[in-house]
Amino acid sequence: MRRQLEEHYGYLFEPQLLDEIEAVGVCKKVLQGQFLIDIGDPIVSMPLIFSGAIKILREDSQGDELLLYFIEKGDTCAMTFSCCMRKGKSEIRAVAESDAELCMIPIEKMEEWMGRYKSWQQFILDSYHSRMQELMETIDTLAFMNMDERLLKHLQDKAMVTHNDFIYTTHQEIASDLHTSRVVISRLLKKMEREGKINLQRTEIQVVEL
DNA sequence: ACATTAAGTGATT
DNA sequence: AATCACTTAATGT
Repeated sequence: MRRQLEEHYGYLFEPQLLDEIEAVGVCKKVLQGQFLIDIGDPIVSMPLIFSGAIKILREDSQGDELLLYFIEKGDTCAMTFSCCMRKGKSEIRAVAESDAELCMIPIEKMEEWMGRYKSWQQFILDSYHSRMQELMETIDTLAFMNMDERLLKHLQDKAMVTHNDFIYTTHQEIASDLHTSRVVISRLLKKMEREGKINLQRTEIQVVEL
């Protein structure tokens, strides 16, 4: 665990803080598709991501999902921050996009460190800021882009966080993430394949053009 | 061989 | 872009 901390956060935090994190953090491995937290769950800890990627989803009243953004190594979930200050429940669902390793920090500690370590304060503020930026981008995408553009962006994002041009997923999955129907995704993917942007296999998409 | 799940397609709104 | 209805293809048992 110390190795992972040094590797991903060593340049951010002073040794003293790394010691504290090591003392109190709980390491966790999650497998692809596993839920980290669901809507309504009480927030008791915040994650530091060591490896892998997590997707953050919102859900509507009918139970349909919408992908908000991905987080990966070096990130934390900023929603945790806004929730835990009010001892709140989770507003989102977090699902492992790929197998991932992370370290759970009790929220009391994160509050405590806010006062004691300026590097920690900086980290939280920075990540809050970048998460806000991503949300803005998601909103722009939703409001101003057509489905084919949204789909392309989604594939690029997926390939990005997973560091792999090959995306293992189903059309239905993508449709759920983008909150549309499978048929629409199938058609658009087929079109993109004809345009040479991607290669299609059952349960697998290769992104050619990035 | 049969059932199930993923993907492709035309027609309609 | 969504929905329906139907087909085809790949996979699991």
